[in-house]
Amino acid sequence: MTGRPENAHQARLLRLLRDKGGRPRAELGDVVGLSRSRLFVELDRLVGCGLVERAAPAASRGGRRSGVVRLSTRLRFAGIDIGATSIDVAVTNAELEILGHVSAPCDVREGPDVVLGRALAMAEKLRGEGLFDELHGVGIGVPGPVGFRDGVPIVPPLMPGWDRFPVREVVGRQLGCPGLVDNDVNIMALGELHAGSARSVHDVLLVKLGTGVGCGILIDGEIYRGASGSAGDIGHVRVDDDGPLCVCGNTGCLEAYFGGAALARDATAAARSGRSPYLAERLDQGPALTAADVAAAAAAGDAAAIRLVREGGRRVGQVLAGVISFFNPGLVVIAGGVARLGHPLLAEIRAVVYQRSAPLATGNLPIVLSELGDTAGVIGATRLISDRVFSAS
Amino acid sequence: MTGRPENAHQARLLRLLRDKGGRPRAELGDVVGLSRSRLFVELDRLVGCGLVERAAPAASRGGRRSGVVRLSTRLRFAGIDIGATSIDVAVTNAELEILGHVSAPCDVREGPDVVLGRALAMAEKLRGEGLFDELHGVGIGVPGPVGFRDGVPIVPPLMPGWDRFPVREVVGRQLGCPGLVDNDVNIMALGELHAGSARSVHDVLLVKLGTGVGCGILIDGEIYRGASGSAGDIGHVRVDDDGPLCVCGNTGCLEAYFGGAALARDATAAARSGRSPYLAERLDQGPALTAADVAAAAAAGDAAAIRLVREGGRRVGQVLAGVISFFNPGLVVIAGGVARLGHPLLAEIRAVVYQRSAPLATGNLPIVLSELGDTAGVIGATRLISDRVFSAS
DNA sequence: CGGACTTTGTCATCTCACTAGAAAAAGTCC
DNA sequence: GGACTTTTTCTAGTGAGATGACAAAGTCCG
Repeated sequence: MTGRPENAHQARLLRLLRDKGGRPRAELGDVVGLSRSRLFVELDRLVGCGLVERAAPAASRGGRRSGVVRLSTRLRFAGIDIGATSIDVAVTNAELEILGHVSAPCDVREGPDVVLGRALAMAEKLRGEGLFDELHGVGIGVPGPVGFRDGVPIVPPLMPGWDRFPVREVVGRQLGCPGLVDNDVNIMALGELHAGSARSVHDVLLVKLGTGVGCGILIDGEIYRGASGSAGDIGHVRVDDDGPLCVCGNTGCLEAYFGGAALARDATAAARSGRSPYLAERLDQGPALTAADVAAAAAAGDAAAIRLVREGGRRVGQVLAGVISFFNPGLVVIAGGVARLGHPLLAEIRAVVYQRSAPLATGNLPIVLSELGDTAGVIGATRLISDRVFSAS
Repeated sequence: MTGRPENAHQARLLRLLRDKGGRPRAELGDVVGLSRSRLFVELDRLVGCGLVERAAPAASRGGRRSGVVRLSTRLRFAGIDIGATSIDVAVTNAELEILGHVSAPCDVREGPDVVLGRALAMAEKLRGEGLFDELHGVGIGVPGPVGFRDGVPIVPPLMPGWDRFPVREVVGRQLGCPGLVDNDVNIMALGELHAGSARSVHDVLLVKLGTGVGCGILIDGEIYRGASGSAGDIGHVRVDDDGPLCVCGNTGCLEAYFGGAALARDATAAARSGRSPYLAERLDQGPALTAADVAAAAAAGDAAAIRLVREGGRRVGQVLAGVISFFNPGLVVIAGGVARLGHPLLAEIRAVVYQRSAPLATGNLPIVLSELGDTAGVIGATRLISDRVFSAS
């Protein structure tokens, strides 16, 4: 019935239709560099195997109206973003537009059986809503290093019990479609590439400031994973000789200074010690403090909160300055829960980076906040698997 | 007469013959995945245009002896490595084996006219020795950032007067062959990839500790240059909040602590202050102190020299630890003049990196010294241009 | 309404890269 | 000298892909 592209042309056509939407057939020829006759043959085959369908013809441009083709509206991709403290599951159409999205808090430390069970239950809920017309693939992000080829986490520090657990196999079998697993930071980067701040940029750095601190690397629009799949691990770069003890065992790591847990810890301390009346009031009102609270406090002029943002931004900036000098990206995107600190944080990061990085590397380097926020992960996950499904062989 | 490959098959064949040497024709088919008949057609064309020639047939393996083909022995490539304080020019055959090599001290700050004039005179000397049979290309390395597409240096800090000077055009026209210009660190990395420590490794970091400190990045065997061509600039990463003033205007840069100039400065200070009797004696004997002197002093047990090596290695290791966590290379090669400090330096770097980098990234990460030493640059330069010449279109 | 013009879709034909397989050539081994 | 192997050459066939003629379906204008 529905199949996979048979050759590179078909793969290119599918990705083009995914990224640019439905198109008149006659236009496509120029874009992919094929003659009409050949192009129509390939398109007919794609229609034949159910991946592409014909839509109502476009308005005339002075001659015969052109037949429009688009990706089949029945195609679906699923994205599962497993964070340290939450699960997001979404279903998209072939153009990776979200049709359904559910989110739930969940501690990844409960282990793969519990967490994946919950994620799959969320997916089944979406299936129950009739959203799984023809599921062609599922992308999965997990908060730790991944052996990409096998689709298994590899000694993930934040995920006890997940080491070498066959995530791809379990999820793929359960949903009955091909799957791919990658680090959550990498898929967020893909998400921003597909639909967010990083559209049409080649070399991108996505810096995630969340429970963990890490960074996704895109080179020529593709994830760079490094020799053993752990590339982008900047959370444990030293920012000071002495400093708080980190989960990794070293001291002075960026994550121990300014990860989500560190920020909550410092904010709570500021509230309790009386240095921050604003945060103290918040703390009394209810749940534990988060980055959003610190952001509100800073916006309200709370001195202690402003200082937290400043110092955190400075330390992130120090690490980024080195990374940017080394990698010379075309764009840096700041994402993750701590990025809710917003523009004050961004301003501090920019100041340090522009001062300390090589001038050539920062000459026209935008440093921006994530556009997609919480949906970057799931969108990126579907992009990951759709890149694979829409590729030849 | 002699031309360029017409298609991707021919390009692959040429690179294969370059990297693995001459081969029986029958063997080649399996390697490039072509049928015999097709392969022989392409080979005949390459022979026809003078790039490939037939050699004496190989010994029989139980049947008819196979005809051997190899790259034409008349083909030549030239490599020009312009360092901060020296020029190296070499000519190689098509397999990038050095046939002639001349080296001369030269201060790059004398400007492009003087320096390139000298380099071209050195090349003409090699031509005079009959080494330019059929020059097919010249690769050029310069000690600063390069706009690769245009072949011009771009605001190079160590090279006043070179900004946007048309190096590729001038050298290419003078030698009458295509040319390519790149950063000297990048071409050193290519050199180690081709014939040195980095053979058959995909993701490589070449760290050059010389007058400048920088690093060449190879991803899948190709140079990664970044969005604006300045990738790998780790010389100006901050290692301490305060520290010596650097040429870049900031303080605490790695290069200001442990570049060639810094090491000479510190060694001389140690000699003059009496902390190092060994270095003081050397200094009296003649020319200014270099890394080789410090290495000898350390080997002789001179405490001050050992301390210089230790502290330098520690600082390099600190920066590398961050870079390695981020980039997760499969190999790190230490090169440049300061690398003459040898294994004591290496030991210190390794200790810091293995302690501070992400365990997954260092799990099986070799950190080694350059195999090629002073010839890495010129070999890499010829590799750069031969990659271009041996590629289709 | 009907021609002039334009754009899209279809079809037959031609070229060329490439494979497969037969047959010839050049060896070795007994 | 024959049996067997390996390389080389040659021929025919397949399929991707381009090209260009022609039909189909529009618009525009008198």
